[in-house]
Amino acid sequence: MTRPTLEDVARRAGVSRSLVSLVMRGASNVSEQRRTAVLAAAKDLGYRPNANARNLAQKRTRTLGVVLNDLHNPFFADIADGAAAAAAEHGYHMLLGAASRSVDAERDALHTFMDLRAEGVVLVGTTLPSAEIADAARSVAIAVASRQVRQPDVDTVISDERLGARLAVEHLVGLGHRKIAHIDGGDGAGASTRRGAYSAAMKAFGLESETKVVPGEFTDLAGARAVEQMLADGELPTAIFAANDLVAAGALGSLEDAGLAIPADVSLVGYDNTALAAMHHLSLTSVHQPRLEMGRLAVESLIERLEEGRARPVRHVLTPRLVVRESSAAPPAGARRNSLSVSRAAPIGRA
Amino acid sequence: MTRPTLEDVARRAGVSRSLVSLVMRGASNVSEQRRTAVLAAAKDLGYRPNANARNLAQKRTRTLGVVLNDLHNPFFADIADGAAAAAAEHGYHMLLGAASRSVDAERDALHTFMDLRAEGVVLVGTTLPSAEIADAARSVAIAVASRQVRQPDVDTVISDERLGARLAVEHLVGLGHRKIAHIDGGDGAGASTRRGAYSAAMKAFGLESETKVVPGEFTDLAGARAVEQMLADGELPTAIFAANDLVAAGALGSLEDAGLAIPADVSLVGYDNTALAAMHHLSLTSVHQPRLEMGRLAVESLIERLEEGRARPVRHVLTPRLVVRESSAAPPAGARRNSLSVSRAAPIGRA
DNA sequence: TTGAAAGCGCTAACAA
DNA sequence: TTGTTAGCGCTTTCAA
Repeated sequence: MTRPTLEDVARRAGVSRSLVSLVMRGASNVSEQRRTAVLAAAKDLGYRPNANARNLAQKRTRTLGVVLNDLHNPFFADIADGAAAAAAEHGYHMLLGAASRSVDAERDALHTFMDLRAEGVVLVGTTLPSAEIADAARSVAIAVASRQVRQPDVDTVISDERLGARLAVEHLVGLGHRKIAHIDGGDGAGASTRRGAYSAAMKAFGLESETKVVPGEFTDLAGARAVEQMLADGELPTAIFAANDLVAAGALGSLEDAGLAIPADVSLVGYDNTALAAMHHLSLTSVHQPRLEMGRLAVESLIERLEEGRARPVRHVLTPRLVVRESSAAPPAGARRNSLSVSRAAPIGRA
Repeated sequence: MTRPTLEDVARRAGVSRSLVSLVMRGASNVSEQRRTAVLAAAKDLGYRPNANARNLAQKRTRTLGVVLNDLHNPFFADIADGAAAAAAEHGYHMLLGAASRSVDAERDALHTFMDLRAEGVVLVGTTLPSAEIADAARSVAIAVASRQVRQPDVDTVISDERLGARLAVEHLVGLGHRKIAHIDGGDGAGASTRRGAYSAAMKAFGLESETKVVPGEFTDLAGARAVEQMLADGELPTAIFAANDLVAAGALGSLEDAGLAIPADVSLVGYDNTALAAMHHLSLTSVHQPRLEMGRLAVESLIERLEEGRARPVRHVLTPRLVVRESSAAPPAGARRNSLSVSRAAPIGRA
């Protein structure tokens, strides 16, 4: 499997190596005759330039690396897609490194890119210590997406989680809800921010006394359990703001199992606007983060650094928006009572 | 951002470049004294070997590329994870290329890996024409996962879709079902195989007359629509085998909306055993494909080619298995009747 | 418009 | 155990 080289092409076309090099790079000052001869020879041999040699000679790779903390997170996948689009537009190659939620794997991927002399690296949802990121940033341009990292040479792109939580609460308050509980994400990434923002928003709407955080984690089971807990305590609110869509889906399941209708009896808002939220049967109102845009901005930040020599770090904070679907509506008429009676008539599904 | 080179390290440590090279590669025949001196110098300078230079000199990259047709497909993500594990075990670097369901992007990624002189490439769920794959296989080792490709130098890893469909039907027949419908995946990848295997299995069980394929596609909406159609036609079976989990989830939603209980009234089996199937509230019986194993085998096939010089292509056909959850059970007592009465009492959820 | 020659940062004989 | 010397396949002056 030894591949043809410039030399092979040159010989076959009867020209010098530099001439072949010029043709391969699309130089204009080459006679039409030679160009076609070279191209023909290259094609015959199935020649493709060796990127290692080229990168070495050019001292430039036009390559960007993207390290994904978790390939299974659809959120990260969208960021990667946005990054890929931007990279392509600017004429950069983009390579991905996947770390199955392992810090070591993340570090490996980062180092692989650095060794390859990628010109920039986007860290998506990284769990690497800030110090290590800062360290890497001394030899390669680095942008972090979807995590707050304050370091001298590191660009960041996040979405405004505080605003996201506020949009959710605001929407529910606007519908007439007062008893709005939050099922949180435990110590999951971003969970504490959302929890804090929920409390702040409740307070801002004068609903401090109605504030209620039910502990959970980022799983559907946690959402289900949290609802069961509230039901057992006889403390069911008229609306639930879940830490993410998966939690919301779990909550929805338990509510329906208990004979409650969504949104007639209880309104539900999720977070992340995943494919799950869009599912016909769930149709969850959810907070959407501009994921593609996040990836795009991360890449564009890197390119700004590389091509315009910006040194000062930039922090992009994107605006989330609420996608209203069928899981939220005005509270039931009897909602003034302390809690809903669970034994009431139980329609299934939604209108 | 100019990075230190071997030369810089050698100078600082007061040794020759080859000595540094030896140390960096962990050679044993180096005095402890020099080794520590070199390591210290390298550390001081933050030296990391340039992989482009190394690859060029070694004529070897120890790198494998994985091209993913779609980053959003959790199925592909698992294959990539399996591939990564195998690559790491064998001492290879693994790089990913994502193609957002675009053939051109797939081709780009493949070419990028070839230019980088990756020693092998795994094509996951690729839509590239076989001829192109065969062509690439003449200069780099290629394995295709999750698609049938018969080409002289291409290894393939697929799972036995015929068996998968048979397992689903067999399970339902074993529970006592006879009226088992299939909601198909339209022209989605693998949909026709599953459809054919369903029909074959029904025939094998002497249920040819009960065979019923309802047209669909790989979306939850299609699943919901298909059920509505059956309901409207008064042709509801006692069991449904859906083309994948998403379709099954859509079907389940419509069934519950119609006041039917799963699995008391209708049993449901999905395909792919995704996170969706595992969700508490859905708890779908589903056909599982050994995804991690598929990735692992694809990589191991490549390594066999590379290190043991195998030339003949190998085709791995893995065995799927049925994961039984709560969406399937024996048919209702009255199932002998031609179809279920939709107006019967309607419990919600499952036991 | 083309070619010769040096060099990118590393490895790999070979010699010492 | 260490250093010298050629490359690896390409790009890039610089001359011609």
